[in-house]
Amino acid sequence: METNPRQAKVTMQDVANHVGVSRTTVSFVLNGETGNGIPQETRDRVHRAVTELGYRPNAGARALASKQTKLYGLITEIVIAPYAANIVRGAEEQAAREGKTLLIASTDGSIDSDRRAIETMLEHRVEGLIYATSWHRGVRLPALTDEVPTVLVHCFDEAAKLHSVIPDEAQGGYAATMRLIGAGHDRIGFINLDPVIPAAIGRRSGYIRALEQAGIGLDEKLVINEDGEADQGYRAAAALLDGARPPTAIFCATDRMAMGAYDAIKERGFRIGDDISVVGFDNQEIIANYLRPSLTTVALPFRQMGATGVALLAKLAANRDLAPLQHIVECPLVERTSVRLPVPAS
Amino acid sequence: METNPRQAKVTMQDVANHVGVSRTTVSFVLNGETGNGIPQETRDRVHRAVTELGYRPNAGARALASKQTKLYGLITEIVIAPYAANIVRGAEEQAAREGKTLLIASTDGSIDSDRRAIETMLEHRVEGLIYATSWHRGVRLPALTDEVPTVLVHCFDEAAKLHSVIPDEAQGGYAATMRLIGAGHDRIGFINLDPVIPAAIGRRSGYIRALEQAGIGLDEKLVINEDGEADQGYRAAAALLDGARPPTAIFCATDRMAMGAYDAIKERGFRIGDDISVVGFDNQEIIANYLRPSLTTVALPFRQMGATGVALLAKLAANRDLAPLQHIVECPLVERTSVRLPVPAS
DNA sequence: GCGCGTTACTAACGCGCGTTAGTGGATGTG
DNA sequence: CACATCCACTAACGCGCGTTAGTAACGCGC
Repeated sequence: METNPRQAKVTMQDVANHVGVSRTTVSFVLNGETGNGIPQETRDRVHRAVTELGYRPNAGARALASKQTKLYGLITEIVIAPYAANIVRGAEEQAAREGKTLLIASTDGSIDSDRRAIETMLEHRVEGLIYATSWHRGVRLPALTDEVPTVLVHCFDEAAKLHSVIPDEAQGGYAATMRLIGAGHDRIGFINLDPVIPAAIGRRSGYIRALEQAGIGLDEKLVINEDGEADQGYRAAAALLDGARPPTAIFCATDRMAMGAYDAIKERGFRIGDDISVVGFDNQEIIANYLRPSLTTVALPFRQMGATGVALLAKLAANRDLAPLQHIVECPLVERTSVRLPVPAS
Repeated sequence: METNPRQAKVTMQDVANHVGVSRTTVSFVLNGETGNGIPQETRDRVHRAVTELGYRPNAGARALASKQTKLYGLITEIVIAPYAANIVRGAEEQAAREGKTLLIASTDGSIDSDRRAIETMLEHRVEGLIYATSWHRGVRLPALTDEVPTVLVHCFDEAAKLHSVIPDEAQGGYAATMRLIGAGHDRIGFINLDPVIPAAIGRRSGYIRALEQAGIGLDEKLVINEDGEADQGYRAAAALLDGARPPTAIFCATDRMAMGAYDAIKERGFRIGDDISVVGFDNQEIIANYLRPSLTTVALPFRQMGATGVALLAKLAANRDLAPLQHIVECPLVERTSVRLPVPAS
């Protein structure tokens, strides 16, 4: 359809001339809600001229005149932990639904980098800002952000002034543990993260709540804190299995640690999902799917969080004085094959 | 510093009033190359007013007046294969160096999605367009793209009209194979991808060239084509190891297949990097780093390709009639611990 | 013939900024 | 003292568009 060779920037005026009406009329046809008294025939002629000339509205000019850019800014560390990319996906989908465009920038997380990114966004007059991190933690943003509605995703404001969307770590830990209990386990090892970070705190509380609910006493010897990497999972699992009363199931707070745990379990001649059950956390497809056997794990709801963040922005724009809230999103259990079926009754 | 409570959009005129000069003067100070006859004292007063009022130039208005947006568009399937996110990083870094901002959009790869993304970019009057894919292949873009300089990254134009930046698969395959030969291996299994895709073709030709150069005959029984997933790597490795004259080293065309191969090797009681060497391809950190032992592999130079793509855009803008070229970027070998040291001499 | 309501448009302003063509005063030159 | 330079600025235009206020033509009832 478009027959516009190169760079000949067609303007609205060109369209108007081509049709033989005024620019205003063209503008009405293109944006108007059929409200203005323009007959269908004129509308058609305008539309025909638009495709014929390859006219494309100039977003900048339009923003200038209408005083709204329909732009949301998304700043993220995606580049460091690419697996959080689904935040971007969810955000884009929701933005598209609302007729907005996403302006994406990445940051390395440093204050300078954050500031530069935010500055760029503000120069482009975004109508809202989303700041997303690759791991759940507290952040403190440059004060620039009070110029525009802002939502934090997968992190929260240490000053508690900004809205945030975070995963329900406790419910995730609970779901993982319950899955193991449901399969008949009552000695469940837990390889957790550094106990001071939000993910570790939440997952642990879920673990404990599940045990309590099932009437199983908490045995601190079954809980080991590590930093999330595979070899630490290996070490911790080895320690658990070689201990006095080894567990029959292990809940790992990251899929990477589960990956290491797999090796320790296999080395000792146990079969995973049979002799010993494993549940991970994060649902890093690339690991969980391809581990042998595939890993039952808890997903961080990135896509959903991204979408929720954008949706929240719209609400904030409508009501800027909404008190800062923490929006909590459920972490679903993703069933694969590393947990044995319920025992038939012993 | 900024003391701008909320949404009070400060314009250049406000700054001018505050200083007691005309808006033109402010504009000169802010953009001028010290060329105009404005004394340092006035400049200082303007700058002071700028920070005092929290003035921030309006990118849209500036673009409208200056007729350049300083915007590059980047369209990618990042969301599907997040590990290619380094393309974004490289592109952003290069864009920053050139004083440009990246407008990023993701696509699901469908024509419709591509078209929408490109359309959005063009409405924002990007000065160049980068289209990046998560796996090396031929693509065909909507014809819209001749309105603006366009570069393909990690893919190439089936119509051969567009510039592209692609990895040197053959050199990567050669490097991997040479590494194994250098460690003393002369029976080297090769688990390749679907033989019709560019990655498979290139890596195979590199494999063969290395063998030839070392005077090792090609044994087609040692080459197996699979689809890249872990369990296929497992199956293929098992077949190789259980064959009549098993290899002592395996070159896997993806790290995921190497992951599966690890299991097959371990199951048979071999020690990786000792009895049997393995080299992967892709350098998916999350796998290569955490596999036990860590995986020596060939990296796809995403970051570099992203940067090269942006740099190319600048050249294209200066000279639109550059004949379409394929820019080939080297794939470096990333040394880890899955290849044994050279044998001391038998 | 007059007043009035529709219908189908258009003139003109302003969004925030870059930029060109000046302007008015101070300084130097013969 | 007339004249040319500089110096330090400013008025005014236009970028592409949304939008408000208006206009001109027509039909209709009385």
